[in-house]
This record gives sequence, C-alpha cells and structure tokens, in this order.
Amino acid sequence: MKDVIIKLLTKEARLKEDEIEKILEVPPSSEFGDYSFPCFVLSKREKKSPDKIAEHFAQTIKLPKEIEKIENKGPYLNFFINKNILAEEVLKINSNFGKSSPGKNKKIVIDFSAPNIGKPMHIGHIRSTILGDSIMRIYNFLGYDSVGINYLGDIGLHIGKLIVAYELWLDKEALKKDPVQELLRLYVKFNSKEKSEITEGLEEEFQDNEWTQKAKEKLKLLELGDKKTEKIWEDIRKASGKGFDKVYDLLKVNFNETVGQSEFSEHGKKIVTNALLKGLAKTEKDGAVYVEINGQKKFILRSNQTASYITYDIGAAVERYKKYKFDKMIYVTDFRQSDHFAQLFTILKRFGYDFSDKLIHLPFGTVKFGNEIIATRKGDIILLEDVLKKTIAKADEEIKKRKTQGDAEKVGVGAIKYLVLKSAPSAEVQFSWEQALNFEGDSGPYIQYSYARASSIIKKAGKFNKSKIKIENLNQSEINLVKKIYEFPERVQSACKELNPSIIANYSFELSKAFNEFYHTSPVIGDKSESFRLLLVNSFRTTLKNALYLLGIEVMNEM
RNA sequence: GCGUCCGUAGCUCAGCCUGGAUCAGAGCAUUUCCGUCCUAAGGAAAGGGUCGUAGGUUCAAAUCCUAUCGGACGCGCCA
Repeated sequence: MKDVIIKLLTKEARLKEDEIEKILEVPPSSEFGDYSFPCFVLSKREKKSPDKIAEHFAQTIKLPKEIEKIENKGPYLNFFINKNILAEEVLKINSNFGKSSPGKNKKIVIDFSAPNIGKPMHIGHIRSTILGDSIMRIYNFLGYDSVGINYLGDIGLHIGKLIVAYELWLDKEALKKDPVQELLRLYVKFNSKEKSEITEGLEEEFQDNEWTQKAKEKLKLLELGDKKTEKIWEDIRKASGKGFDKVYDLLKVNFNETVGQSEFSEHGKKIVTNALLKGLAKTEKDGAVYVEINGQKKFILRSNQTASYITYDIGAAVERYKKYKFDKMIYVTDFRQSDHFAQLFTILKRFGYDFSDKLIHLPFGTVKFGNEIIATRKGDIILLEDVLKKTIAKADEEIKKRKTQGDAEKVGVGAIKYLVLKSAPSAEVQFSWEQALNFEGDSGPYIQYSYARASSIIKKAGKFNKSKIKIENLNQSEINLVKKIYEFPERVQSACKELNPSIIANYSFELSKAFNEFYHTSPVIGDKSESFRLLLVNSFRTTLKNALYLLGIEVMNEM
C-alpha cells in the first residue's frame, strides 16, 4: 500500500523514492487519511505555496484502485487507502507473516547473559538474558543465521574469594540442597570479612588487605594448575551451573555455545605477545603490557604476566571470528561497559584485525530497585528465581480464581519478559513488585489474554467458511485492527535495525488493544459478517503469536 | 576534571535518530459507567503535562544545535 503511494508520488512530484519514503507520514488522526504527504519540500522548486501544490495534486492525480481518495488539507496531501483491498491482504497472511530474508547467508553472533560463576542471577541480570534472546529471535526471523553465546565469568578475583570462603566455611549439606543460596552465603561472608578490615579515610575499593591477598593467592594457584584448587573451582562451577540452568529452563532461553572466559587466557596472551613483538604494544618497567589510547594507558597484561579482563576478550573475539566468520557480533551488556568495549574494538583494530568493524556493543541501562543498584557483594539482592516464582504464583492464583486452563508458568514468565522488554534498552528500568505483579493494562498477561480470547472465538466457531467472504462496509474497529496487523512486518524490521525489541513489545500491546476494541464492538459468531470476522480474528492471532514469539513470550488458547 | 546515558501527567514509560496538521500519547493510580451477549486479566468516559531551564536554527522544535541545572554511570595491572 505504502509503495503504491510512493510510486505514484515519484511520478507526480518528481522526487526520488527514498526522499518520498522519508517525508511520507502517518497523520495524527485517521480523519486525515492513512498516509500524508506534506508539500513544503516542493514549494521552493515550484515557486508556489505548499497549500496550492497540495490542491493541484488533489485535483490532477489519477487514482489507482488501491487508493480510495485523496484530499488536500492545507499543505498536506492526504491519501485514503482502500480498506477493502487492505483487508483482503490481511486475511491472506499465514504463519510466515512478518518474515523476510534480508539476512540470507549472513551470520550474527550474539554474546549475552554472561553471568559470573558463583554468583546468583538477580534481577540485574535479566536484561542481558531476555534482551539478547529476543534480539536473536528477531535476527533469525529475518533470515539471519545467528549464534548465541553465553560467555561465563568463570575467572577473576571473585572466584579467588569464593575459593577462600569455600575452604573455610562450606556447609556441604547446604550446597547440595540449594547451591545458589550457599554460594551466595559464602560470597557475602567473605566480603563482610574483607570489608571489616578497611582503613577509614582511604578509598575502600582500592585497598588490598589480608583477605584480598588470600583471594589473589588462590587465583594464582588456580592459574598454576594446583590440583586441589582446581577441584574446588570445578565444584563451584558445577553448583553454580545448576542454578543458572534452572533459570534458563524457566525462561526457555537457549544458547548455541556456553563457554568460560578462562578458556581464552592463552589465546589472549599470545595475541598480546605478538603485538608486543610488532611494536603495537608497550611494556612497563615491571613487565605489565599496555596500549596507549587517547593518551591513556590501557593495560592488557598484568605485571605478573597474567591475563586481565580485556586480555580474555581479545582472545575470545579473535577465536570467535576464526570459528564463525560472522558478519556482525553483538555484545549485550550493561552500559557501564561502554568504554571497555570501545577500547576492545580499538585495540583489535590496531592489532590488524579488520573484523573489528563488525563488532557492536549494545549497551542497556541499569535495573534499579527503589533507589538502589543491586550489588551482590552486600547480599541484599532479589534473586531472579524468586521474582519468577512470585509472578508464577500470582498467575496461578488468578487462574484458579477463574477456573480456566491457563499455564501459570507461561503467564508469570511472560509478565517478566514483557516488563523488561517494553522499555528501550538505553533506558534505566525501575523494578517494582507492584509493576511485576500487575497483570492489567500494558502488561504481558493482558496481551496473552487477548490471544486467548481470540482462540476462544475460533474454537467456538468451529470452522472457517472461506468461500462466503464479502468485504464491505467495514466498521472503525475492523479497520483499525486490519491496519494494525498490516504494520507488523515494518515494525519487525525497525526493531532489528535499531536492536530494540521494545518496538515489538509496544506493537504487541497496540495490536491487542485494537483487538479488544473490536471484540467489544463487533460480535463474531452469529453475525452476518461472521465469516469475514472469523478470518480477521485468525489473522490477528497469527500476527500476535509471531510478535510474542520474537519477545520469547509463549501464548496459550485459554487462560 | 574528561566522557557516556537519562530528565515528557502523582507513578512507570512511548514519541526524539529521519522536525510538521485539531488537544504531546499510553498504562498504573483516582472518579464514573458497561455483566441474560465469543473469558471483566476486558471495554467506554473524566480529571491530570509551560515535554528540566534558557537561548539559537527553521515557514514549523518534545524532536536539531549551544549553554545550563538535576540524576545515574565510566575513567583500576577489578570483572
């Protein structure tokens, strides 16, 4: 429909297609038509007022069948498209609706979730996980071949701390019963010990005390391959992995590859050594290696010759490119790491890796609870598992109240996913129980509910009667629904382009709203336009299902 | 100090990249109405905003530019 208008205008207004595409807009109200062309741009060339130009077009343009009428209103040329033809198009859609293949033969690697071993997943982690999963689904939907990687933080000082704590205070029974809680207890206990020895007046984060030293020693032992320490590390990884899997199962998030950061220590160091030989990096007197970026030293190897955070990332990036030859790799992490990734990309480029141009960092804002940013160190966190349990319990309650056949897990998980995805990635997210447990209005359950209602109609009707369809005299709610459905493919494409699933989340809500209005004004079964409306409901259902699929939210026929 | 992000109704957020039309849109909360009818996790309606502030660019600014205030964050041989 839009392309018909664009074609028409290229001829009439003598502008290029992409120019028109840019200017053509959707008017603020449907009284002004479905598309609108503001004539300001032409007024200079034509030496006429935009009002006059619009008037001229309105009188002279010959209309193709897809367009019902055009009107000039001030400087605007308004197009009213033929709703019957649009409706016909919408009734034809199938389960592939919205798919296209701009991504054919293109490979995308997405690095997301990436929790730290030994720490539990709390609500601060859900964003990377849910966002990354959704972005992967969107890419796949558009024909890309995407690979999801979970890059586990299995090395670093927090591991050293845990090993110390594990040796001193482990409660074996507790670890068996609830590995996540026990590891958290150990971690918090260590940190409180460490903190108790901080000297007043000095920057606490930078202080090394007896406890910090112990943790560093363990880390060194681990690097040297000490058997006993390695065993503990393995135990911690296993226990921790159990906790992660539980969450991923609930969220139905899958990865193509799960790999520990520690794997890339040697690769990273080798690259640094080579760069050093080529004079691309410099050495400090004490042996630490650095690269100078904008006059600042960025260390890529410590003085004791062990790897730093960025060393692993350098190794991992190079190895991944070797393995996947990706067209794009996206890191989905907290915005606080923006500088880190900018530096990583610069370093790779300087070291001669041209694929560095294919790397993208998708930063997202912090999830806050009250005014606090969640810190594992203090232990005052809300576990992701608990959040999910609570929303699922609420869903269960609601289902029981209604005596229907809903799936509490799908509803509860859907509520959380929707809550996370409806905000643009760059925005900070304010987590509150009130919002998480609100199943009305702009929420996941509202949308799932619309789907269930639609299913219910179709179930009751039994079968479609495709032969007897007449499309005429559509009412406003039918037109709105048709138009909304028709928008879907465009929305998917912009969500992909902008790496922003909230576009689809908002769309799902708008679509559901359009359906619910239709539902109230237009009875389906027994009505004289039953056959048409039934097919419309079916198209709605197909579209909503696809939209929710892209968000990782499941639908059900009853709830 | 340098840098990044955010500031739109009481609260949570769309819209800003790619400036346009009458009242700047939703949801929650508040007030009112809708149940013999496909699931009321629904629908209809009301109140509520000088789009942080001040300049500028433009025929036109929530949207672009500059400055400024407020908030979050980054600048470590932590990850």
